[in-house]
This record gives sequence, C-alpha cells and structure tokens, in this order.
Amino acid sequence: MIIGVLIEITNKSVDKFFDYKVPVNLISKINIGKRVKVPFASRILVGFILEIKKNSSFDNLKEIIDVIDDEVILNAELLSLGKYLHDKTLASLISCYQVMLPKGYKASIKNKINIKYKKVYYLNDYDSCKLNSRQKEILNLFKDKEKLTEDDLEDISKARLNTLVKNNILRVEFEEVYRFAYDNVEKKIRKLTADQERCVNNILNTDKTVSLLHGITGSGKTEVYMELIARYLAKGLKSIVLVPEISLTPQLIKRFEERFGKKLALLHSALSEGEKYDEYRRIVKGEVDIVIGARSAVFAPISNLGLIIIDECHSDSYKQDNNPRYNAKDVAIKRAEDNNAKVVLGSATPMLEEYARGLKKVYNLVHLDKRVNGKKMPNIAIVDMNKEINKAKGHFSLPLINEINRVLENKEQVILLLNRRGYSSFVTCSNCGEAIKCPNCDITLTYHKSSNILRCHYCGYAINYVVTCPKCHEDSLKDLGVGTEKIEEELNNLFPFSKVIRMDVDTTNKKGSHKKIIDSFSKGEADILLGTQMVAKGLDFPNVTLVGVINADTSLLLPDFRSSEKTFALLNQVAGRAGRGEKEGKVVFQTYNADNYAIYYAKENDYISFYKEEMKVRKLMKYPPYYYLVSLNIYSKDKNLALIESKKCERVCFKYLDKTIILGPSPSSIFKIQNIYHYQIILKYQYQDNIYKILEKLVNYYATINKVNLEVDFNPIYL
DNA sequence: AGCACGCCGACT
DNA sequence: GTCGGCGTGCTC
Repeated sequence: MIIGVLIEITNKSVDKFFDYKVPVNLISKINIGKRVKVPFASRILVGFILEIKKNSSFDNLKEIIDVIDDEVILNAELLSLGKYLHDKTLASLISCYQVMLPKGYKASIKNKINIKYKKVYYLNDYDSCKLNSRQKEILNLFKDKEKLTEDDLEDISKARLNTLVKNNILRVEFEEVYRFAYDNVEKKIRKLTADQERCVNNILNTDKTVSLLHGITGSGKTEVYMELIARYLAKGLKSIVLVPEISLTPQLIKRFEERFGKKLALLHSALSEGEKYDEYRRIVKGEVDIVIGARSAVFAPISNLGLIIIDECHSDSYKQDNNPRYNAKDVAIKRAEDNNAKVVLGSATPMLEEYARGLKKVYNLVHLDKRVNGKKMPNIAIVDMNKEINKAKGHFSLPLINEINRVLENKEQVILLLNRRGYSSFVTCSNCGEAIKCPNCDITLTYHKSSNILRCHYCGYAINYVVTCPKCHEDSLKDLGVGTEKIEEELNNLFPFSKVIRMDVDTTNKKGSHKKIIDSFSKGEADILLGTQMVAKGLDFPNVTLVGVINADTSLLLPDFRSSEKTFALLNQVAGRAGRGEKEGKVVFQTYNADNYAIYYAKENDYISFYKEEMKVRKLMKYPPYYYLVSLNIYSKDKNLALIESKKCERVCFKYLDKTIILGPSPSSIFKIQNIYHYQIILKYQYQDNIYKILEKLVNYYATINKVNLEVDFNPIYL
C-alpha cells in the first residue's frame, strides 16, 4: 500500500503529495484524512493522508513511521472545503487544511495537545470481613454511588486508595474530562415580539440560501437567531453562530446558555488550547447542537448542519488577513449550498456589498426596525469641535462635560469611545518634528505609557522611552497622539468624584480581564467606561444613558475606501449602547467634520440614506460593490528586485486581463516590514472570467522563484 | 521550513 | 592548515 501525504510545512515548494510505503502492521489503520508521522529529508514530520494507491512514479519510497489518529481528522466535508479554499484564495493547500483546525488537530510534530483524563474508582465485589474499619469508611462513600472520581475522593490519601486497588476491592478506570467548564445557569426563554416573529417566519419560509437581517441596534436580533436555531433543532438540524471575536462577550454567551443549556460549544481565543481542543472534540463526537465562535468556527465539523448565522456581518473580522485570506461568509454560503442549509447575515449596518445583494434579491432582505418594548432610539447630538475648541477642556467640549455631569448626578452610567484607529499615540520631537520610527519597518513606534517603552506594532521592536531626540539632540520628545490613558487622566481631573474603568488592548490582554471589566461596570462599580472600538460592540448595560464619542472623525481620515462605511457603522453601534434600559438614552458625537455625511446620517440613524450616498461614491470611484478588487503584494529583501518583479506582474496582467483596470505597482502603504520591501498592484474588474486562472499561474511561477514572493488577496478589506 | 552540502575568509 | 560564515537546493 502506498499513500500520498501532504506535509505540515507551509511553503509552496513542498505543497504537494509525497508518496510513502505503508508497513503491513499499519495498513489497517490507514484512512484518508488521518495524520501520519513520516521521515522527510533528515527530520520527522507530520502530514495528512490524502491519497491511497497501489503504486507510485517514484522508486525509493520511504516507509511511514506511524499513524497518529484512530479517527479521521479531515472528514469528507473538510477535505472538500480545503480544496475550495485553495482554489478561491490561491494559498497553499496545507495552509488551507491547517486553518480549519484547532491547534491540537493540526498536522504538527510539536504542539501536541492531549486528551485530559481523570481517575474514576469503581467498587468491585468484596468480602467485607477482611476489611478494617478505616477501609470500610472509604467504602461507605460508595453507598448509592456507582463510581467516584478522584476529585470526589480528594480528602482520602492516595496510599489508602492504592491499597484497596491493590487488593482488588476498588477498580480504577480513566475517563475523559473536558477542561472548559460552563456555568450553571437557569433556563430562560423570552417571548418574541410580533416583529421578531415575522422575521423568523420570513427567514424560515424563503427559498433563498442567504437572508440578510437588517435590524437596528436594540431590535433584538439575538432573539431572532435563537428562535431560528430552536426551530431548526426541532427538525434535528444543528447550527453554527459566528460573531466577531470582540463581541463574543460573556453577556452573549450567557444568553445562549440560558436558552440552550450545555448543548453548546464555544470556540474563541479566550479559551486555552486545551479547552479549545476539548470543545472541538465534543463537536466531533456529536455532543453539541450549536457552535458559537469567531471566524474559524465556520469550519466546525458539525453533522446535520441546518443553519449558519453570521452576526454583525459587516465586521471585517470575518476576513482573514493572512494566508489563506478567506472570508468566513463565502465559506458559510458554500457549506450551506452543499448541505442544503441556510445562512443568516445580521447587522444594523450591513456592508454595502451585502445590502446591495439584498436589494437585488440575491439575498432575502428582512427588516427589523423597531426596538424591543417600544424603546426609543437615543437622541444624538453633534458637537462641532471647531466652534467649541476655545471653551473645551482638553478633549472634552462643554456640552459633553455638562451631559456627563448630569448623568453622574442621576447615578447613571456613561460609555465613552475613543476612536483611535490609525491615531495611536506616537512620539514626536517638538523642536524638529521628527517622529520616532521603527528601524525595521516604515512606521512610527507606539508609546506605551504604563511600561514607558516605544514599540513597533508590526515587528515587536521596542526601545525605552527617552526625551532626547535622536536627530536634533534636543530634549523635546513629546507624546502627541491621544490614548485612552491620556483621556482617563483628563476624566480624573474633570470629574474627580467619578470612577472610570478603561477597556482597551492594554487592560484586556490578560485572560478573563475582559469579562471582569464588563462584570464590574455592570454591577455599577464604575460610572464611566472608557475604551476603544471594543466598547461599541454588543454590550448591554441598562443603566447607561449617555454615550460620548471623543473624536467621531478620526476613522474618516484613513486612506481606505471603506473609511466612511466603517465610521458610520462604528458610530451607529456605539450610539446603540445608550438607552437600553428604562431610561431614555442620549449620545454626543464630538467632531471636526460636522457636515460629513457619514457622521450626519449616523446622527439621524438613517442607514438607507447613508447607503444611497455612499453608493454614489463607490460607483464614481469604481469600488465595490460595483467592481471587484484584487490586491497583489510583491515583496523581496532586495528593494530593486521587488520593483522589477512587480513591473513584470503588471505586464502579465495587462496582457491577459483585458477587461481589468490595473493600478500600480506602487510601494505598499507600509513599504518596509521587517526589512522586506513591498509593492502593490490593485486590480479592479466587473467581468473577467480568466482572472483566477491567470493569477494562479503567476502565483505558481513565483513559488519557483526564491528571492521574490507574490501574494494575492481577493476582495481585500484594506488597500 | 530546515537541514546538508559546499565553497570562501580569519583564527590556533 | 581548520572552523564557520551563509548561499543553494532538496525533501517521497
């Protein structure tokens, strides 16, 4: 028997099947989709069995060392999904298979994660007259119990237990334990509003594969999802729920637990690798009905799949930003088509591509446009900082200060958003204007006040903060950008009797710290929750009656064609955090661009008008959804070679892609990353049938070239 | 990817 | 004379 094996190495030059002989004693263990240990050059590696055959075109075949798995890792559906990813992203096949699996299931010679076992003691038949009283004391614990775990017997010394085992009175077996423990919550089912019920029925009855649920913030989309899941479950069909990592909050998980109990598996980054491994095992064993997770949960090997829900479907977190650059939405639709299942995309602010497909009836478009229990949308005010700047105290305008004071007096709570995208705090010399940059990458270093160091966000390079400018040698370096720490300082001065909690990357990087902050704010232990994007998503605090945005427009300034859309979505989302309880909410946007349409329509809570306005821009500029985009990234350690090869790519595109607009090559927005130089070519097209074929050829060509690389990104989210 | 092989400069 | 620098090429 000969098998074709795909090796764990992620490199185009070895991304093919290597043939191996199977020794007779292992033949019975061979199945496609299992992992094997094989000799490869001078080392031992792990790969997937992807082919079984009688002979090979190679002569001196080596023998495999071992078959790792008893059960198949890549089942039929995952095998086909991997090929699909490979075709659609042009990434290496092995990376497409690896990305679908949690660490413990990947092909890898290191990173071994094992099943955790616990000892369980069973009582054998025994002759009680041979026992002393101390031994009988242990056996009494088994009264009415079939078995006791090592935890149950914690108080009994190991020596006493071992004697009983040795005398064949107790018997030990090993039982698998799951490392992740769900809380015990009481079951709760909320009754749907008529509006929600209408949406559920609409989605159940459509003959379209994809439904787009456009529901304003606070309209109760989660209830709709849960009801849909329950209805499918009643038919014996299971569900996957995708949420952005950032909104996979304890609040959301608790609601699902309240409804569905422990038939739930959770896959997200806050779990340890051991916990993830166990959750995945529960899915494989068919023990769960619902998988909730971030992007990669779309690959969960669930059988009887009926429904995939993608919450906050506009979120860019569904697109992976390294190889394979797949979009979980595409994978969801592919899986739905293959399984005769349905996809529900939900958002208050869908991406333009999505809403356009809804209007064109490619998707079934459903609206949910009332807040539950008749709650009103919060009242939103725009504060023009150009007019307020003289009266403002630091970053706070008088109107915002007054609102905060009013809320604090009423013992209510405030959420403050610092819109910091592309605006992180960097250090500049106030004498010569020099900004401190990373010596390896072409970007400014970010100042971390708590540790007093400057760090590069791309390569991790870090130096201690000094006040002396390296260029002009004056002691004039200053922290210019605004960080949450700076705003927190200002808050402490402006409102000395209020308690502020900060939520950003710095305060949430420890495991469980995110949950702690949310719990603490929820219990009213602080008056003001200050943070970056993460305070905007999915949080539900009934006592929050004011939301303030310090700088509504910074995300508008980015050189990105989606900056308006992203700004609108962010403002709409964060505004939706106000007034979710009994009391009405108020929102203040501080901005220097008071007449910008993204900010204006966010104030009006008018998605449709924003959509129409932004579509005009997209049409004019030949951007999605009117055009498809592809980004080619050509890079090399050799600056000159990178340019030469990128021009070569341009010529190939020009020759074969006749209906495509070609932009570039131009130096990428970050030209130098870790001493590697990047050039970029952008392709725009509406119809170009051969584009995958041509780009695949280019990618394969560069797979054989050592000093230059080409990566292709279809439908990129950033340019 | 990572290891062996191979071909040129500064040391006991 | 040799140790070791890292460029190149191969892995069933």
